[in-house]
Amino acid sequence: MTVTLADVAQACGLSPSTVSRALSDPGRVSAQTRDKVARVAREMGYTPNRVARSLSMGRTGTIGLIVPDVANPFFPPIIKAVQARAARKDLVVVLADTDERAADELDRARVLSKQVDGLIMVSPRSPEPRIAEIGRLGPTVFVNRRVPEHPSVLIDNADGMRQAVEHLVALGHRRIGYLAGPRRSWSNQQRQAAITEACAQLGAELVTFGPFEPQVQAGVQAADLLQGSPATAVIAYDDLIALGVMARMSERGLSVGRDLSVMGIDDSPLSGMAYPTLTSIHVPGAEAGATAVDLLLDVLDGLHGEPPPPLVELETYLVVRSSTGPAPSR
Amino acid sequence: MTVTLADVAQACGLSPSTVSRALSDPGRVSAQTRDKVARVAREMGYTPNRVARSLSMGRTGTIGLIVPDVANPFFPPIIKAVQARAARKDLVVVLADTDERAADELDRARVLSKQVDGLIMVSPRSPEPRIAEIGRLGPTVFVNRRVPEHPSVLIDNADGMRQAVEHLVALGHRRIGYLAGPRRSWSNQQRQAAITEACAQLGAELVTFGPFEPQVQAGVQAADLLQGSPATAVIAYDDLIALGVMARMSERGLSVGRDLSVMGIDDSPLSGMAYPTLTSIHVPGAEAGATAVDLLLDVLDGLHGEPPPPLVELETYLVVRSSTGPAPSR
DNA sequence: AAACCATGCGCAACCGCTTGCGCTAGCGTC
DNA sequence: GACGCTAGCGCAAGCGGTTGCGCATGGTTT
Repeated sequence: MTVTLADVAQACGLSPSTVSRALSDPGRVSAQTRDKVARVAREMGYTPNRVARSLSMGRTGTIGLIVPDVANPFFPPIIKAVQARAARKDLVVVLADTDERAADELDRARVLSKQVDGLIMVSPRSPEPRIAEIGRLGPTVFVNRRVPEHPSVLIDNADGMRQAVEHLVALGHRRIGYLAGPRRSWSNQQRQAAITEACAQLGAELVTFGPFEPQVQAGVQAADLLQGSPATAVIAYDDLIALGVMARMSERGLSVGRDLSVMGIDDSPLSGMAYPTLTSIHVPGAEAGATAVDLLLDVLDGLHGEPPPPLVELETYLVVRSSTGPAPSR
Repeated sequence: MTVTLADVAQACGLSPSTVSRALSDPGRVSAQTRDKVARVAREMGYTPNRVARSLSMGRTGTIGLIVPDVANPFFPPIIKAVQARAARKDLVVVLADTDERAADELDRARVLSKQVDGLIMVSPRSPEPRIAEIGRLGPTVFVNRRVPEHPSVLIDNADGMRQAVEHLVALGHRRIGYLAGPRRSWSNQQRQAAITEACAQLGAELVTFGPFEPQVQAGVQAADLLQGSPATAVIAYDDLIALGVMARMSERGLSVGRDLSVMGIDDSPLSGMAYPTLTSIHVPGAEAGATAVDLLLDVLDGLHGEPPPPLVELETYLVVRSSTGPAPSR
């Protein structure tokens, strides 16, 4: 049915080994042989069996990608980027979604690790020890989480956060709310810390709420919590929560951008679609994804000289839209 | 380094074949043997090498999933569902994103087909002949496209469309606009046809615009086209376009739901997040994904009796929110 | 007690490709 | 003309499982 290397070899009157070399390592055979093999292979419609190749080479040409929630708009750009970058390097990517269940991360990683060359863990929620265990499963790069001894691509939230607070303070806001994300989330910790520091430096008072799940519904809930608060502006852990807040405010007849300034984080495609458009802190998800692939490949290729695990930090910056405005003069 | 079947066998004083059977086909060995093997395997931390198994069994335990654009909110739910369903069946899924480039579909399918047991093609944009070729690559189920001789899960747009038009007509709209999607899109053709028929039956006049790419930006553009039109309500090919229209209208100071009624299709999570919330036609993406996996598995398991290729149609229905309202009395 | 059968396991081939090593033929060198 | 080297191939051993078939063993039949 399917034509194998041996078939081609026989048709050429050569040994399988020679055909194999002719196809993969052309330098090692004569020009004639190479051409002949190439021609015959094409004519016969030969396509190498990747599985067999994997078995004998110990490389699958596959990388695993594990994300918490494909439906969260922050991740698709990352997934897309990883996929695109991988495709160009002739790799395919197998995807797993943990549905935000930290407990599933290790399981999925275990399963995948046996059929991939390396793993990319995006925004993992697992506690430290579990993360370490995942790291031991095989070459792994972490995105959005700092893991000692492992290459990771991180988001430098500090800059964006500072810009955000500066922006709000400039608009006259003095009491700022932060709608925290999941407690286990590394980036939530980073963001909260950065924002706390920025507020302190810039003389704004910070009130935090939460934690909230990164979902619109949580934002709706948050909006109501905000009721009694003196905060005139809020920064949400992510765009989804921010959108929920906005939706709820509008529903209650309040004007976002006037009565309350709302800011998201991620600058997901949603930001521009909302009304009012959402001021947000841009997080370079796509770059992060592409970078992760590059790092992983570095590790895979240079399994030799173990350079110190690279750590790439990507910058964030503020994108001002219309959900933030001057503080209401009380 | 890594413990193999042979290692376990040796440790047990058994042959690899027996160990293999003990692990996979417990009925064929004695109870003691089975237990002993299980114990030793666990102690030694044995994990079967999926690649090796694939080679000898001819099954990879992997399915391929090809979508046009991960970043389009219509697809993530499908991806998620496929992934989840597959995971439960002990399958992993490899994902490819064609970036809406029809030409890439065949290429990606070719690559994937060699390392998966079957393929799921979601909303493929390729022309007929290419589609057929993809189908020949191996077991394939199509989602959102009818392909003769192949199992497919389709969206029955007619129902939802009719409900949509009924809704608008009931609100007093008599001139309805349709913002068409990509010409190559099978679902666009279906939708346009269904809506045309519904309008004819219900006595509304239909004006179509487009085609538009399924992106917010296209909706913005569409909104401007709508300017001179007599349409008092529009149905967009998908939520993204609808959102673009809404955003642009708001920007121009018009009130969506009063000055113009806007309706999307897909009922993506976005619909509820927008302001005003978007009336949309619910398309069961998640079910479609799960169903696709089931169909694929049917095909894979029962490669024997070739039953007629199953074709399942999923229903759509209207979800009324606040972007549609009474026709303005001119 | 002989013929018989089920049960439990091992042998060895095989899945399709890669690769270390050895062999041969043809060339240049002294 | 003998010797050594290199380029070009083939042999065969894996990679780590699965599986058809045959071989004992012990227990049932008659």
